[in-house]
Amino acid sequence: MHLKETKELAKAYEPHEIEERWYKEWLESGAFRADENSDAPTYSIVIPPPNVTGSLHMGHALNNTLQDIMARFKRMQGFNVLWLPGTDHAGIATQNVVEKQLALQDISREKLGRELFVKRVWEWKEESGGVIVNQLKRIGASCDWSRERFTMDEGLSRAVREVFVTLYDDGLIYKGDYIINWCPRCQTALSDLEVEHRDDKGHLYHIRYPLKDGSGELVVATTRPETMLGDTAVAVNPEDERFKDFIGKEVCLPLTDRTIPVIADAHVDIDFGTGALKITPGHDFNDFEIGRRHSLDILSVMDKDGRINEEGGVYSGMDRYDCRKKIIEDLEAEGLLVKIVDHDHSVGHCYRCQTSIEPTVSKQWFVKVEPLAKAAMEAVRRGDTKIVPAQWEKTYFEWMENIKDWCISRQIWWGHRIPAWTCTCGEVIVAKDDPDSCPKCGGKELSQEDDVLDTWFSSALWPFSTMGWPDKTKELKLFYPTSLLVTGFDILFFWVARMMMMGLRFMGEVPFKEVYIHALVRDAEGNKMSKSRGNVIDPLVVIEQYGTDAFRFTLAAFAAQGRDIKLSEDRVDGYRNFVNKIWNASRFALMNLEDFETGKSLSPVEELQLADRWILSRLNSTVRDVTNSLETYRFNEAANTLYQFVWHELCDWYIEMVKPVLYGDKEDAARANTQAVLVELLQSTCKLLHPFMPFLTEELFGYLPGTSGSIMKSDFPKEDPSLVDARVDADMELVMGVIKAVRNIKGEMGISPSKEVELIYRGDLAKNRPVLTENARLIEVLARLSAYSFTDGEAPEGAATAVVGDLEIYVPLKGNVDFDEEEKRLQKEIAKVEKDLIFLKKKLANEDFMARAPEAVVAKDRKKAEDLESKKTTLEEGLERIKCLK
RNA sequence: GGGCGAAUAGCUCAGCUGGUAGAGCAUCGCCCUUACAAGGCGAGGGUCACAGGUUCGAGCCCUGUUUCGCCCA
Repeated sequence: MHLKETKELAKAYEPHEIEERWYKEWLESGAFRADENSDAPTYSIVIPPPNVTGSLHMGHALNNTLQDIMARFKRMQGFNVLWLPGTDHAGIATQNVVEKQLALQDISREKLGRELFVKRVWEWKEESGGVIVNQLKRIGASCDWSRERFTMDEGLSRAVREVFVTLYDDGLIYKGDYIINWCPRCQTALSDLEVEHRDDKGHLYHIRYPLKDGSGELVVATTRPETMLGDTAVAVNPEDERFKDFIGKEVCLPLTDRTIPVIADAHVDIDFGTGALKITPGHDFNDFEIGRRHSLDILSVMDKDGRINEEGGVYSGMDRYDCRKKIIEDLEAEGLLVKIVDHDHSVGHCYRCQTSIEPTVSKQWFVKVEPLAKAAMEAVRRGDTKIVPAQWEKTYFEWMENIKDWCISRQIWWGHRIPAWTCTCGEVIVAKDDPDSCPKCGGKELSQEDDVLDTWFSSALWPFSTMGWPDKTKELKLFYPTSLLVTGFDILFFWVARMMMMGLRFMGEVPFKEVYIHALVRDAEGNKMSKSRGNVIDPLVVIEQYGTDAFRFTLAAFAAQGRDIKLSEDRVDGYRNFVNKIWNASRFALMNLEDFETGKSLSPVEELQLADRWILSRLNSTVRDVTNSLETYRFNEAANTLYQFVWHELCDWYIEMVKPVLYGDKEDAARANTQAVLVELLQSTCKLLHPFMPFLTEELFGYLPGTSGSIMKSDFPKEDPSLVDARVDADMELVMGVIKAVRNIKGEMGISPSKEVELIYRGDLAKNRPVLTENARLIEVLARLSAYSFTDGEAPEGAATAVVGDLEIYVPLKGNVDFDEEEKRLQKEIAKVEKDLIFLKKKLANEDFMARAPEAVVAKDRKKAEDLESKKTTLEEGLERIKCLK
């Protein structure tokens, strides 16, 4: 319910009750719902689905605030907006959470068995999953919750199978033995992207490998001595003179009874280590490649826990790091360890649990991405999808060009199980529907693949799977391709690139026309927020303390393209004040609108007072600027434009200027007009602010005369160029200039602001007099004058002097004279003018400048110099007069 | 090692097509003026990292250097 009957607003804005009330109201009225039967132009966004295990962090808050700003903005512009929300099943993360819970009861997932375990995960999901959804509601997200999706939903699972089978049939999905990233803790393969490389302090171990024929030895350098158990060669560079004679010979692999060949491969860096590289194709990516080139045996010496397996002989059963220690001891004992040097090297870690990755060879499923990547690059090159800011396009291309096949199988249970079955006859069946029997032999004993798919595989389909694909739905027809994707750069490869590939392959069209990549939110010192650092600012705590609108506005005001956000609570506090300022400006207006008649129309613009015309002009400039900024995702610009307009133009000037009018005669026509302008201003301002501050503006909108219904259903203001009036702006500049000059004189000279002074105008009166007279009352009040007059004679004696454009103003100082102060003030002022003047004169004296700079620039500078010259003269004369009086 | 980005007031940052540098916070004065002290008015504060270059003119364009951050290998 609106509270129009209540005459007075509370003295300060209290967000909590208002936020709760309005979100509920919006949900109940279906204000967020996209209409699949509307013929209005559409605008669609799919949410980057947060992990179902997740809770809202600053990244989410920023990401969703920006999406909400666009969704609300476009909705008000009349678009049929779909903002489709949902969550991601987050395979490994979710499985970890539930496994941990089970561990408390001393139950392992193996003990429970696959079926029961998956059931438990679903139960967990129903109970505690999706906390984040409610948190999104707290930040005001206007998602169409009636269309909420989950990557493991039946429909989305169907899409996953459809895509898998199609790609398999096309030869773009294959299974094979390759080296992959293995996490010994999560016990699954990971894609390259899921591995985080960090420089760890380690050592370079120099180890002797004696030649079999006893003619010498090769010293190899390695950071991982334990992998020597799986060595199947030693490689040297064919160009390396030192080792020419070794190539083709055999060396004895220490601590084992094996001998391995010395091979030549150009990959070996002559200058690194000893120039001899031990080759372990089973546990190193580069070695795997070298091994393939030379048809070396692949020896896996570790099991899935990261322990040495039976291939490791006496070391079998040892943890890989314990084994490293033991091997060093043993080598030392045998005199085969030459030396150990400190060495930093890059180590891969599991992005989920931070365990060191063990490269391992195993049978996995892969997507052959090259052809898909090509199409995805083409689409961006053509401009079908535009990445904003454009610099990210480079990163996108860089990655796409160097892309490797995508390992999509995961050895976990929570996820989309790979739709492949093996018959006892050996036949592999890949099918959308679970097969009953083998098409080859008719056998009924089919076993389904144990592995599930990488979560990102299903996320890659998100823009169309959520809209009902593979069915041909109304939603797809209306809302695909989506208009915009808003996301952080950290998932540009994981997600954006893969959606591009899948969207193009299965929909024949890009999944989104524009991608806006926003920055990371950091702490006030610029550090990444992390639990281990303990510098995490919880968005919900901020919301609790300052209100959602203040928080959202802060995020928007900071969201400059291409720069990270350093968030400090001070800033939120500042914008909380802004929220309160708007509240109070409205409070003021409402207090002066009791007798306002909504039906009455505004007088023609030309008949309005200067202040009214000026603020309307400024409003329309603001409308234009904010609209442009939002259209180009310059959120900070839009926010700052609004801040500047509302606080410094509307509040500091306009409201102060109209006070005399509003407090004046109730029958005055000017008063009625001002009331009408004020109403128009507040309505438009609320609308402009609504995408940023949904709650405050909705609440205020309800109080304003002449409004009905939700602000969400109102029209976003459109610029009326006829109201943007340079003449009006200039006149107001003069008026404001005079007021500022008087205030400055008072301030600098220690005259109390409330002390009324006399003002004398001199200078170009023909031009300025009408404006000054017309707005005399206004100037009197805001500058606190006792009287004003004009003179075209001599400058008044004993008066402080200031220059506003081509107008001179004088404030007589009798009574509270302080000629010393005035002298200082004038000297300061003259110094400033002189500095500028010297600069300009030098420029104008420069022949090259005069000859080559454009006419307009020269003319502008010349005019500037003239103005400064006359200003200087006036000020100097003033100074002389003051000096005489002393 | 390859790529990307940043360096502007004490702090945090704007500054889009090159035309004498802006905001917020902080600082220093003065004001409890009936919307707001979560407020108002006024003031101070910058060799735009450094060195070259292009240009009549560079915070902005080019080259190099330094420092910091991120991504990839």
